[in-house]
Amino acid sequence: MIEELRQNYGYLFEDELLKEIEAIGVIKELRANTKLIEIGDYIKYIPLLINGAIKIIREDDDGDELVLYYLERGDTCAMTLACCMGQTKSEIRAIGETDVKLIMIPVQKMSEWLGKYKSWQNFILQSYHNRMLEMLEAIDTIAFLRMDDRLLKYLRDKAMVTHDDQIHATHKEISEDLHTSRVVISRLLKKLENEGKIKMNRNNIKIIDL
Amino acid sequence: MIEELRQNYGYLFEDELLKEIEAIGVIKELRANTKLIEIGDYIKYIPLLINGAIKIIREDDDGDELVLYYLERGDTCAMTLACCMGQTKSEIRAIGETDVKLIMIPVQKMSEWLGKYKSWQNFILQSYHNRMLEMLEAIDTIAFLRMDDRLLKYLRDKAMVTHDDQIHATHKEISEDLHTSRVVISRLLKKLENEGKIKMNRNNIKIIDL
DNA sequence: TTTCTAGTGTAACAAATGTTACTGTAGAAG
DNA sequence: CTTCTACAGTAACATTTGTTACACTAGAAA
Repeated sequence: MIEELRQNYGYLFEDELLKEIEAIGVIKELRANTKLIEIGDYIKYIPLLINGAIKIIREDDDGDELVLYYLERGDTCAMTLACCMGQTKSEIRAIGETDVKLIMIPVQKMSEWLGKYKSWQNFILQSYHNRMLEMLEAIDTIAFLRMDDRLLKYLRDKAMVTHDDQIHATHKEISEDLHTSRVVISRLLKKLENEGKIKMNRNNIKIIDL
Repeated sequence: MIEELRQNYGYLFEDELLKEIEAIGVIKELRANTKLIEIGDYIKYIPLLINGAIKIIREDDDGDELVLYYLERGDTCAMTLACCMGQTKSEIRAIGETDVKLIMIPVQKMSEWLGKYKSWQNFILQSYHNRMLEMLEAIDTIAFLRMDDRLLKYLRDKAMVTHDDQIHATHKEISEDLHTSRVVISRLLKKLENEGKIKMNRNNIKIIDL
């Protein structure tokens, strides 16, 4: 795992810390659309992303969902950090958007390293900061944008993290991620197609205007 | 300032840290409805709340606003932490909801103390965690609730942080905090009054059903 | 091939929210 | 006192979003 680790985190962490991670961390592979964390889970490992993208989802009491943001390589999950800090349950669901490769670090190491490695401390604080900004962006999106713009942003974000301008998803799936109904998505997608911003096929949407 | 400091943070911080705070921190008083932080500000001080409540507001490019959450005594502003970490500008506006008393800590101390005091480290991480949860709650509110429930929640939250079941605000002000129009708020308030949940007078709303 | 199912298109309608316009009124200012 | 202004009430209408119902189609399954 040493090359992958150094490739993604080498510029962040000092040598000693990299060695510790290498010694203690466990590589985990996650297939696209499989669950990494469920709401209510207790967290035992902190994930460091090496490859792929993870979708972070919030759910309300009625089971209605909403995608908050994506994690990519070099990211970790601030929610997870928060949870293992406070010994609380996960407030979010994490699902592989693509196939994902990650290094799992046992939570005890988290606070141990905080005192021991300045670079780890910076990384953790920076992660919180980044996640905070993503949450703000999520709030901006749902508070200030209408559904057509939210949809377009969703498609672009998805294209970004999958490195593919073809979106492979049904209207139903999209509607669940955006917390609206299938009919609304079909309607707005058709509108976007008429505006020349996308091109549709069954189970496939191509973004023209990336 | 020593009593106020110990009263609010004594159980959190070790003695040495308390003494440092006392030596370095500056007491600041802020009148209700005055600005502490503006969007785009560079942050030089970290605020520790002693008394009162601060309203945290997000704004989009068109100047449309949205209240995210309130800070109360014992809280600090995680956005501020984030900003001084990354030397970036403030993403939010902070306004006194009530008269506020706070201790201002120069940002250099922030990272110095992180290495020096375990209790400070915990406090900072815990603050991030708490703010993260408040952001999640904000997202739940705007994503999953309709305006009437959002309004009721807004009134209750406001009553909570001001310790007053009488809300002194115009419909216009409320509509700006919730990012909607005055007419909508008037309409929904009237509905809430008819349902017996509030009692209205000019510039004054009394919550019956707290 | 035929049958079945998931995915999509679309109309018609309902509900929630936003907008405009106009009214009346309390309280400040003169 | 009268005048002015900010605040609130409400109607009428527009827009956005949500819901129900049904038709059509591609591709899998039999």
